[in-house]
Amino acid sequence: MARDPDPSLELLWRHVAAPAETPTRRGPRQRLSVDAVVDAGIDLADRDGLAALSMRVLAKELGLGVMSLYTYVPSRGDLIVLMVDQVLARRTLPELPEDLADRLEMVARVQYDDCLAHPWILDVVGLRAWLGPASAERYEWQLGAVEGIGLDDIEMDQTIALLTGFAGNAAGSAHRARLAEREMGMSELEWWEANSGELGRVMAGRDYPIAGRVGQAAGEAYQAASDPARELEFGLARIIDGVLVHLGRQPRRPRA
Amino acid sequence: MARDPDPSLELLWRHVAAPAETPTRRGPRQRLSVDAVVDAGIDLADRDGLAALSMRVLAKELGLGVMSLYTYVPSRGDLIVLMVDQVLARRTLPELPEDLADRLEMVARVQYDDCLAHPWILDVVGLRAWLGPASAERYEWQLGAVEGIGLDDIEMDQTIALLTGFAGNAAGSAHRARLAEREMGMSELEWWEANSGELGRVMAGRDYPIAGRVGQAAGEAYQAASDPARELEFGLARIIDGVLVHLGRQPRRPRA
DNA sequence: TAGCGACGTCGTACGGCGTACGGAATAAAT
DNA sequence: ATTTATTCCGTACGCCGTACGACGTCGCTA
Repeated sequence: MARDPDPSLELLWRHVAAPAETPTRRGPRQRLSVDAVVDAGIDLADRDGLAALSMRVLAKELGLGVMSLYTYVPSRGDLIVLMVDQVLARRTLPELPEDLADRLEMVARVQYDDCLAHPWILDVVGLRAWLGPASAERYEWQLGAVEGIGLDDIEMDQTIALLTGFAGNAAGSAHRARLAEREMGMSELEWWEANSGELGRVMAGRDYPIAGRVGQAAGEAYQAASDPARELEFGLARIIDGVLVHLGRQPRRPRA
Repeated sequence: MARDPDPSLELLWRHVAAPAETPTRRGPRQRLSVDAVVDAGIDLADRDGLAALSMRVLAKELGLGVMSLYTYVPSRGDLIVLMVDQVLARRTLPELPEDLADRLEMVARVQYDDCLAHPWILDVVGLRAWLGPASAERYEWQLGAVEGIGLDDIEMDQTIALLTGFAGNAAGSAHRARLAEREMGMSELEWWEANSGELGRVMAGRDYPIAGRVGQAAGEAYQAASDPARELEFGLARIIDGVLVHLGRQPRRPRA
């Protein structure tokens, strides 16, 4: 019975249940802290993405031997879980507005901002990261935005999932657009130059009337680099209206 | 000027522009076909996930030497791109219904089904996979569902992105629930047994009133294993209503 | 105060990955 | 019959996460 508990649980909650722990430890003091390791991991992932976060480069970044990392963190996977909770913990959650639609909008915008600031979070969703203190607190905060408006418990959960899922998608889309723009100077443009002819040749005979027109419009709009943000506005407005209608309330309709 | 064209483009469109190619090739005939390799990759990824799709095991699966794979496919990344387009190509797209809401629903359900049948697709979105023939055809089909209803080009694109993005999220959620249930017999249940005490101890002092209640309700509902599907119904209804409202039409409201 | 034992540090090593390279076999073109 | 393009594939390189064990450093107990 009762096997060893998951070590990452204790690590996740290390800040809230810290006191009354074993007050003295024998060997040499740790040169760094778990937080320092996790923060360095976050910096690295922010800069170069999750794939570039290897134990070796992280150790070098910290001036540590590779295996020393494992005295702070049981594995790379656990480190990433800690990183997610740490990122969520950094944001002090704003107070929820009075108006319901404004509350829904705020939930989505907070999620969007966090996902855009740390796009690697999107590679990791659904990793039972909700067991950390910051995840729990945020989930509670999100549910507070839809509490007492006439939804049952399951609908509350699904509404939050709908909002945050959409915000994450929009952030991912914006992030990819940002990446593409950054590389546009060199490789992306060259790629088109080298392949547009081939693409036209290969698509000969086939035509995509609507996709061609829409793709061109979207391409022009996105090249202005300001429009992935409009994806957030558009989808968010539709979702909010849909929820309002579901509650029998008046949709927001006119915008600015 | 004009560097070598991307080889994966020719591979993606290999079926439509096949004739008039070099009619004879010198060396020994290939024992397999690109399609056989791609299909085997799809099977493998369906069974064990993208992470388990390594060139070595794929080669073993096909009775080939590892490096022989590279005569069919330039790299693992290109293989995955081909796999995505192949998966999309397998579905014959149904005819779109008359009613607008039904059309939107169908777009979402098709996306949901494909993503649930091949969950690894979700790890790959936004990989400029849309340059393949099946992706192009599907995009055209999706846009056809929102053509002529009063949206401008960019709104059309964003509506499709909203629908398919949500459907993908819902499919990922359902897939994770399915996985959890599959492992519930052994590891998941043991994990809770080993950690529930630790979790309670560590969360002492903190309480999450709404999250606790909702989490319990969701847990009970999801344990019935039939409810991740309701996430699709709920969010889809909200989005469709939101789009209808945006167009000045009457929302669907009552549902069966 | 001596020394035991726990703990932090880290070098080495193992099995896995994607794939660059080059050689042998094969079949069409000359 | 020779050349040439192509397939097949063994070997090898540089990555990856991490198991293991040696070694030094400290706190505790005797």
